[in-house]
Amino acid sequence: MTDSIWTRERKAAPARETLSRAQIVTAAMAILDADGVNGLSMRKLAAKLGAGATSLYWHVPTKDDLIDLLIDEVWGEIDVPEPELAGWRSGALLFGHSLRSAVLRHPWLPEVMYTRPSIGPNAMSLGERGLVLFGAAGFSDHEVDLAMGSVMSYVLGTVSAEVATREMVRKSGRSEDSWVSELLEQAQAVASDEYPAMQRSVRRRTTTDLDAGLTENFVFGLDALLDGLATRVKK
Amino acid sequence: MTDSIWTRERKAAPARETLSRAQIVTAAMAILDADGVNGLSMRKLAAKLGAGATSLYWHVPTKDDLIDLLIDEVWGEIDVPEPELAGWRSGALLFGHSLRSAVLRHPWLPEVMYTRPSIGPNAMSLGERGLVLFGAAGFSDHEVDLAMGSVMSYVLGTVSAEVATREMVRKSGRSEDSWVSELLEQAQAVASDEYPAMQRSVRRRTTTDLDAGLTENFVFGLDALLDGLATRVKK
DNA sequence: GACAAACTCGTACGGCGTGCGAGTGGTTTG
DNA sequence: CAAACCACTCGCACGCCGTACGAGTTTGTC
Repeated sequence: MTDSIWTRERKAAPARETLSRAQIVTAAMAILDADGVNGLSMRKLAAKLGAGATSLYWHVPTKDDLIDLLIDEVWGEIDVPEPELAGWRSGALLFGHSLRSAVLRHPWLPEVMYTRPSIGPNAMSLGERGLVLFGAAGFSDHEVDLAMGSVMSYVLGTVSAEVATREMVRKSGRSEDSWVSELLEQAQAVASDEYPAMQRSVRRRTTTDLDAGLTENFVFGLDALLDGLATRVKK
Repeated sequence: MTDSIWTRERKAAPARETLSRAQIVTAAMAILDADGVNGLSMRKLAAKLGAGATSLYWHVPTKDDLIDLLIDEVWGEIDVPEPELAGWRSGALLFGHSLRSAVLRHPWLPEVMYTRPSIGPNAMSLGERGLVLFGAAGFSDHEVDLAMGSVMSYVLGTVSAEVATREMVRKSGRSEDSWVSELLEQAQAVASDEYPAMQRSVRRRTTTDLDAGLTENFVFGLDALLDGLATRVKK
């Protein structure tokens, strides 16, 4: 009995210079970070690699699958401290900040991450390390999942909004300071009579430091959430 | 001096049956809810209204602007209780649930809401009522914004993930129960050795009731966050 | 009856994702 | 050395998309 298609091992050879999935992912990441999701097209990506547009399809089934790879790439950038090093509370804080800065580095993430499952290797490893961290806090078995999910959701929700704000500034072409102060003026005008609480909120704002405001925002809620979670660890 | 183009008031007449922005918005909402963002095209929308595709452009500048209108429409569906009726804490809880169910009714929202500013009338009114609610809690002036932002971010983040999950179930065509149990099996297989914490997490899951799980998830984190916020109200 | 405003819409342009099938350079096999 | 095979590339074409443009139609005012 000769070996069939199934038992025969596949060999044969890519010695000539060739596209690779890793190359494609790297180039696509650069385009995505610079131009956003709408700025990434298979033709443009291929051009950047000096290849024909449809050549990519040998390495990657569809554009959506490519984006899945890119998302998992981002998950791979996130630190989750081991609990024995920092303790749970500050570990979770570090995790949150790491997640935030990864998203800020890849501002296209929010508009795509919720449209597909995250089951890539980096997503799995992230989940694993997260569970270990929150497990060390002393949550009941059941609440470990819930606690970690809450923190991830809070961070991703907050940072998604933050990214949207920063993207608006970028598109406006102005400096952050001048953008903020113009926004405040406009809000003041619109809010004047109909929305008194918003007007008060605008008026009480004193600084135009966008960065500091967004960070304070992020930290405030994360701290509050972690406080709330801390009361739930089993004694 | 005769009145110029500028001072002359615009009259003249739409007596014939005519498209209207409200009509367009309604039809677009139906398509969006049913088929998602990718399912909405100007041609399809026009067909549904029995009109030519480019007729829409007289009423709406671009597709993106149309989507802005639809987003604001959703913001208009959200209840924010007045604080004297329910008190701050349960008011915030109600607000969170109302926001969640609005998003679940319009599952396309997460993929678009963060790509643009929300300054429509309903968004403004939502913000106003939110500030009133949180203002009644006794937060310092400065923290009212932060607290409300945290809750919105948490809810939107959580619900975005929830929508993604539900969408996967819908696309799979299976029942929720069978989808969940298959997911658990697969996770078990993948997680086996490399990801022990995830495996434990999977194993300890007993029910396949998706709805209950997602709701528990949502409530757990919201409760924790509100607990944390409650400690921050000024005495 | 002249004119303008309020609307409708067919045509067309440039872009998109990607299926298909022909082509090409390397390795393995006889 | 030739033939077979494989890994890979890519031009072409299809059907979709958003929307600019300009000509057309209806309606109301003088």
